[in-house]
Amino acid sequence: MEQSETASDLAPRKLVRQLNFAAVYGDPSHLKLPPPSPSPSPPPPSHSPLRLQLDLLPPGQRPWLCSEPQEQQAWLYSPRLKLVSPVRRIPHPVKKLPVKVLQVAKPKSPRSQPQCNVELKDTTPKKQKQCNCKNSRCLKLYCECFAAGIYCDGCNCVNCHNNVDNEAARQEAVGITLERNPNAFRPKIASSPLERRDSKECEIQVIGKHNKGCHCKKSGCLKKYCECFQANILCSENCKCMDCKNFEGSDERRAIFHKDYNLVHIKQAANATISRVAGSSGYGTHLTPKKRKIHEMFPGKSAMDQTDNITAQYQQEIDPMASSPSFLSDSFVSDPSNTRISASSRSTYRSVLADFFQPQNVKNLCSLFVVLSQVAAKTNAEMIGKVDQQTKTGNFEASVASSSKSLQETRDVHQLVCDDHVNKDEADAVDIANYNRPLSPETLALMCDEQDDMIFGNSSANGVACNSTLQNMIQKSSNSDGCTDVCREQERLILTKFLDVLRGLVTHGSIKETMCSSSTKKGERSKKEPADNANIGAETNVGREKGIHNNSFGNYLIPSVTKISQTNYAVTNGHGNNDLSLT
DNA sequence: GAGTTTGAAACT
DNA sequence: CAGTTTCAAACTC
Repeated sequence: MEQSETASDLAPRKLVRQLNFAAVYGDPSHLKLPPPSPSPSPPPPSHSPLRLQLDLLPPGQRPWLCSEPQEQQAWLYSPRLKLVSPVRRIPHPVKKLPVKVLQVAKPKSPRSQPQCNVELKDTTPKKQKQCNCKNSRCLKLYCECFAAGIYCDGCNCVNCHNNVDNEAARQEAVGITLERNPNAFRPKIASSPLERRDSKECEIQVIGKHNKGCHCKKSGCLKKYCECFQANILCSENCKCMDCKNFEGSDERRAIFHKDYNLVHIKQAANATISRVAGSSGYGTHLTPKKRKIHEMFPGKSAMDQTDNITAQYQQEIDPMASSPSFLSDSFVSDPSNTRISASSRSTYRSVLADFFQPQNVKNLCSLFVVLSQVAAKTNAEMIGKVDQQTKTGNFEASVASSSKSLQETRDVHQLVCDDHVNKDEADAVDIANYNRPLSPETLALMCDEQDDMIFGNSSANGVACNSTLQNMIQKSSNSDGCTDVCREQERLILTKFLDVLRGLVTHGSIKETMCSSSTKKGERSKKEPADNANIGAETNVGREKGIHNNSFGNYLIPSVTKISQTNYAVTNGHGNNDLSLT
């Protein structure tokens, strides 16, 4: 492609381009001269990064830097006005950008993944980035510096004309670019000063949209190839992207933002157990991992596969209920296709229980189990005490003490499980090594499977080790006669209550699934409609219909610890009511 | 650091 | 306006 269009070739168009430029940046009457300085300021270094006071600019307007080295600072450049003087645009009468002094906007950000704490209101990098143009002479929009309206400064470009020495050619290039696209130098992102921070997700999101929209095909709009993603905005109706994952409620997008937010312990602790219970509850256990689906959708795309693998991995870690193939999302719905959100445009599954299970819920559940254990221990102790009141006082106390100790250990283990920041392996190690109280073979078998699933995966060697360890524990359990009855009762209560909780989850998921399915039949949502809305709406409706006043997992399914404690209090006060049905 | 992938920009 | 080519950043190895 011919890139060497000379300035002389462009000369006849100059006037038109200048007029275009003026049209782009407004009528000169909007401009005012800077305050007169007592003496002409020396020009800035010709290749120094120029700075703009963007708060003096109306939204949606991008200044063009002065092209004359003698014009210092970031005077707005306009071919029609440059002979007058360096000019500065007056503040917009209504809106004012919240940003302060920014370096001249560059559309591309550094190679860093977006982070929770990233300052997104200003989506531009704080440090000027050097371009590496080779063929464009830095006079086309390919060049980030040129596109940003700044001189190349310290760049690695070849045959650069985006400098003072080639000002004529540069101006011509500006004119050509503007002639082609009058908005070429305007911000691509029409960002508003508003931002939304999702406290739960530590996610900051600029409320804005790409003026032209992206046209991504392979990146899922979750890589910096995508200008929307790069600007930390959601894709909008302006976009013509394919397989977009950069929409509100996207699990993949959330995963990217939360890859450091490690909930893997919570997920893994509940994952194997609940999936097992689900499998025994009559629901199908056919699992269609999302990862596999993505692979099927992108055969032979190694880069995409890797990205999707990472994404799925992150998703599993942060959103167990929504993404875990062995968790509720697929196990609890009879037809996973019903959970497909806007199938034509978003080929991602979203669990009907997504965002339903929160860390606090797990903590509440753990607390509940601990209290139940205490209830069982005390109840059993009372029974023992009545039988052997006169002859086994010492043993009774020892038994209670032993139960208390084991309960405390249980509590510790559960706290480890519930702690978002604790190392999972440590928790599991504690779980095995310090679980001194005897366990029933059923529980141990359950744990063993959990260990297989959660820790060792499919490793046969490790699985053998696991089995060996747990067999020893089983042996220990069968040989132990210290607090067998107490432990059995603890297990019975905990598992019974856990089953109730899971049944509640199943019911909730089924209801939401039904609602989602019906809403899907009514009409497929538009591409950019947030996926969560339907679920939330369905959930709300369900809540009304079912008399559920709160869709919070903790309030809905898990009775409060206080309530359990009250029951516990009743038991310990001799009411003898061991019925802990709290539904 | 080289090679590949990607999508906007430029061109036809 | 659609299809193709060019380009440089983003990404992978």
